[in-house]
Amino acid sequence: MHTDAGIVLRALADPSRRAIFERLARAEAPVKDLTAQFDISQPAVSQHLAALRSAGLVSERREGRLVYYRVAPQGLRPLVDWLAHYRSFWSERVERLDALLEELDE
Amino acid sequence: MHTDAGIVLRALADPSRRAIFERLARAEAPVKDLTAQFDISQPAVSQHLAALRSAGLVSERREGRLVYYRVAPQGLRPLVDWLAHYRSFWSERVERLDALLEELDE
DNA sequence: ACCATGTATAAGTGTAGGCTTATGCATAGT
DNA sequence: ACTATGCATAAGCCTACACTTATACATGGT
Repeated sequence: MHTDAGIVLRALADPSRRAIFERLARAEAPVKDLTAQFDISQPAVSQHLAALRSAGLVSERREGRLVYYRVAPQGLRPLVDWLAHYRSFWSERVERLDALLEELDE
Repeated sequence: MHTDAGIVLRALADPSRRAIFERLARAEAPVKDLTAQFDISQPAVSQHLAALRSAGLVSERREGRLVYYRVAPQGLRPLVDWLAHYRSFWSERVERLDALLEELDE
């Protein structure tokens, strides 16, 4: 099937981690920039990045002493797939709603 | 926006809660059925349902002593909207989900 | 070689939250 | 009226985890 959406959900559930992810979605950044931007310590940032990384949501690129992180767009796939799994359910609801509206027309 | 994506993400991050949500997505059910199905106590189920409810993900319907819960599909909208922000990564799939949810609103 | 800078990991702490049992409150059945 | 059933809340426990400080490891600059 598909990889577990739970891992992605759990990674994005934390506000700090989600904020970092959203920040990286705008542009890649080294850890020091993130540390300067958010009001948590550098180790906290690194720990969040490690969590995002093991969830497949970010990737890293080393350049000298700096480690640039950027979002890994395909990391959101399990979540989107999980949501798409309810497509049939939604369609059912829509169809039932359509049926109800047809009944009201008569 | 009534609820933001963080509340929805947090509600769905817990495995038990997500399992209950997925179970309710197949069909509505009273609390006693959920309690029988999952290996946690009845209060635990009620607490998860309360969390899902305050996240806008389920609604309840009372019938005698039974309280039937069912998913509130529009509760997923904040999450879909949040994902829609990454439309550049996910254009085709997210837009389909978006279109479905807009249908539901009408 | 030395020191500063950038990052990751280790170790410890405090708190949020998911679980339990106990209890109270409706409703249904007899 | 009494009892049983279904559910929600209260209170307490306990684990997970998001933080901290301390430290180790690279790399760059002088």
